[in-house]
Amino acid sequence: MEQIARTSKQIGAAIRRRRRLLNLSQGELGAKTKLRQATISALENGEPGARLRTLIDVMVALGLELVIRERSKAEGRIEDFF
Amino acid sequence: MEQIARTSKQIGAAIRRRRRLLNLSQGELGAKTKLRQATISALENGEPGARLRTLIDVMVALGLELVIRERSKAEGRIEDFF
DNA sequence: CAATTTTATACGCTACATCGTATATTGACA
DNA sequence: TGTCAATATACGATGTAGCGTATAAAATTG
Repeated sequence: MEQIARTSKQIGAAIRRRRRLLNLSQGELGAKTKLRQATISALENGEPGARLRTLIDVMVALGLELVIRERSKAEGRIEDFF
Repeated sequence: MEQIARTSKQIGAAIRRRRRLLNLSQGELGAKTKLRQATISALENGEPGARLRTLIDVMVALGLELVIRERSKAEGRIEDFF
């Protein structure tokens, strides 16, 4: 599944979804990444001050990757078609 | 163009490529985002400690978006086919 | 090559993520 | 509803991003 994430909240939501899909608790993910459970919690809740390193470490542990592309027009915004 | 970015260096490189495509200097991009030219420089050079907020602000200013997806197998790694 | 623009780096400062540890709150389920 | 697991939050400590400002180094262009 491909998640567009334009805000830190959307990034956090995508990570949480993936973690749950893998049946991991925040604590278990924290163990894999050497991050605290509290740090995982903050990231999933969309703290915009989180560090890139944190995001990347978590994504690696979850088998995720980032794609950077030109902002798509009208993605999920039906009004833009009119 | 779609850039896979698994490291902060790759993220930085994608941003730099896009900025140059738009014919912006780091200073001009900094003005748009209210970030210092030095901060843009650090981000483009792949500082892993950069904040999510910084990345997102820059991506918005450049008309970019993130996609989060399952790590693709064998992307650029021919050995994985054997 | 010289002049100019662009990018990288430095210093002291403030803000805040992350740490370890601990607890409070919430959620799931018998 | 009560118990246990999971998540959110708290505290003081430490590390470091980003700030303003300035300059050094590199790249561009005439």
